[in-house]
Amino acid sequence: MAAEAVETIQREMTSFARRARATAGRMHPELSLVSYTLLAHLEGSDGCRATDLAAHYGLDKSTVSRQVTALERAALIERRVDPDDHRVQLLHLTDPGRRILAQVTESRRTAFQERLEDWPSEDLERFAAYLVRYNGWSAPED
Amino acid sequence: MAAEAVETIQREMTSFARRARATAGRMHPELSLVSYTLLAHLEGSDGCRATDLAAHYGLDKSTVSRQVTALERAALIERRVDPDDHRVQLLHLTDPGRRILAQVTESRRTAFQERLEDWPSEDLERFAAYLVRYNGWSAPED
DNA sequence: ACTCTTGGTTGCATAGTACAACTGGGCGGG
DNA sequence: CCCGCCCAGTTGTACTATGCAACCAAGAGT
Repeated sequence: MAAEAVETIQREMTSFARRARATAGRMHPELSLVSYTLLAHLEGSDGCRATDLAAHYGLDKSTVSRQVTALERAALIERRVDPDDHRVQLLHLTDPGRRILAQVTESRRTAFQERLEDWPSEDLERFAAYLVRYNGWSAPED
Repeated sequence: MAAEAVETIQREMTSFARRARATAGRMHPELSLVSYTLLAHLEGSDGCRATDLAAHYGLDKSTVSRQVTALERAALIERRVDPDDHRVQLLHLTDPGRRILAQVTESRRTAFQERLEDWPSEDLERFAAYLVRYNGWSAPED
């Protein structure tokens, strides 16, 4: 019956969330899950604003502000004042930032690949599709 | 190609982890994700020890100790000294604990059911199977 | 009995977060 | 043109969750 499957999905998602929570801080000496996410977002939309990041990820602007400060101190991003609106800071990846990001992305990719290496590609594609569906299209990059 | 699917799985799992992280604390006024997990574990193995919980979930014993203290203060669990070994505290759900746990479990179940209500049961079962496989049988309750 | 082990608590330190108050730049109506 | 209002971002404060290390107390082995 389907109720059982829902139960399983719930249990497994919870288990995954718990495990992810435990490892989120130590994924990389330089980068927590959140800072990785912010950095990765910048790769896609270079020059976006802190407020955008906050809205996009449902974080408080103060939280983003501090994360951005940390990332800037680590020289992974740069803040440039928007010439059109001096209130705004446009965030840009630096070269070291790009490098670290690529490195972390790669190590994550490897980890996932190892975990999934013996899956038939048909299953991979179906699983991927289910996850996308589960997470919902409404927030494609959330 | 399958690499793309792996990419998608990685992205979606990351997204899910981020979202879960953000809501883990506020899933219920009484119960965070961790305390819910501990409580739920006790339902399965009533009278287990704090150390077991720590080992099982990869948490520090101090963390568990504090969580247990909080759960006891909230009267959701009881600590009884093991008569055979006075160092050990056997943890037991109280009736209110069982009640709250059931309530939270139910509300979570409802949330998942709503999210999955328009999935064909065939898809639910496949998705569930994929998740189980992804999480690995080695740690069925981790 | 003395020591080693083990379950648990407590004192720090840290990360990540929210909320609220504040700062300082823009912008629009009179 | 100026004053009041809005908006981006920062900072102060508090809280939660966590780990590590030091500690305490109770068993176990010699």
